[in-house]
Amino acid sequence: MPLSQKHKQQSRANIIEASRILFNRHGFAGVTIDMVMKAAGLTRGGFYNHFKNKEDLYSEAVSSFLMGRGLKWRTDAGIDPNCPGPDMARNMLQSYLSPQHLADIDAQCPLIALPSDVARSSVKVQSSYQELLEAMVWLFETSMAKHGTQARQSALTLSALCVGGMILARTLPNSSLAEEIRAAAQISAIEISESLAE
Amino acid sequence: MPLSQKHKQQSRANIIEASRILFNRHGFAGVTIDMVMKAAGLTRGGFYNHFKNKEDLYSEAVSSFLMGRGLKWRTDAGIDPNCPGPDMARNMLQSYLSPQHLADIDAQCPLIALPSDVARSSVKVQSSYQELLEAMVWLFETSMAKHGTQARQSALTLSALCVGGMILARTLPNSSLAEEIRAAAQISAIEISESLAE
DNA sequence: TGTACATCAGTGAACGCGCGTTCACTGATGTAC
DNA sequence: TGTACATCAGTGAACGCGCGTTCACTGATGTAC
Repeated sequence: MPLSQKHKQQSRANIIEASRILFNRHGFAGVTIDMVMKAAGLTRGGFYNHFKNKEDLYSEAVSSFLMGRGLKWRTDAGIDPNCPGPDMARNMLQSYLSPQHLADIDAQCPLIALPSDVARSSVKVQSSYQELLEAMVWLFETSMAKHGTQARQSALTLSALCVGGMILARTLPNSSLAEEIRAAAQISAIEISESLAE
Repeated sequence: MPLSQKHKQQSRANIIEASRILFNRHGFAGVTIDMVMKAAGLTRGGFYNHFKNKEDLYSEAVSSFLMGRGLKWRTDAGIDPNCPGPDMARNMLQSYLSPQHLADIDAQCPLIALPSDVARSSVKVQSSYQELLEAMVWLFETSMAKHGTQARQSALTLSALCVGGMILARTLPNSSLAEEIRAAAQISAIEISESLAE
């Protein structure tokens, strides 16, 4: 085998991570293959050794968040699915709806950064997006004291509130309304979460 | 004056309405000037008699919703800002978070259809988007029995929940999770709204 | 009233640029013997 | 161990297409006299 298989995998991972950041910042149409490859320290042509096309990469970039940058977020926020409980939901809401998460566009959850693009993309991309959403709902759901329909309903509501609040805040940068809606969503989400813990 | 001023205004309105529908369906990058002008019954070149550029039109299209298709929604849903009250909030939530609104992509609220695009667009476009959001928050706020900080906070939360639930549902077409999250957001929003009416 | 003229909304060909994708080539590395 | 060879990740020029924008032109309508 020429060069090492490991080397190729490393290149692939570099491309995905570079593109994840760029897609977060500029959206699907705003990112070119050139930009991605340059950010990954490579040149244009090699792209197609790794991916079928641009949309294929997009799907990988969305998927990669769950076990990549997103895992770091969860760890930093003290979220451990092995020790579920009311504290876990609270930590999630503190972190997800924080001003830091809003400001950190490179590391932001793709659920916030990419919805319009994904809605008009392929089924494969939508599946990657759905994976992330399912993980979020599941984390909320397992964190609740009681399980069942009510827990599921609340987990879905908290997810919609988290993503909705952050999307609106992100869409209106430099606006006081943005900060107002982020803060309101956070306060209400924590209230909802605590009313369920009792 | 050659031709009539009224005729030109009619053309302009046709272009804006045609583009609003197309942008809702395909997003900013997915719509071409050709598509818009064809849909308005005109040809490419005339576009620049009416608008500075594509982004200028985009801003107009977002703005137009409030007093155009959005006004029809509000009327159909029985929402009259001159008669505020708890029923008004309930009607808004029934209508905004309905399966019909989710399915009717052409007439859908741009807050749902366009957030990622707008976040990466000009300040002018963001202002148009903000106008819509402010109208929504204001409608919720005036519908509440008591006014003040608490009402504001709840209005912001309901807005985030409405938009967030619908965006997530729209992003995952043909998925049972989409319907689940829309329904959960609707039920929770109505609960929140009613708990405030007491 | 009728005629010559001015205006400008609309037309459609053309321009120019950027981007996704292709392709012939390179050269570093591992394998065969 | 050393040498010839095969592989294929990566290179960068080139292709082709589409789209935003420009521009010279048309022709319908209103105005001047």
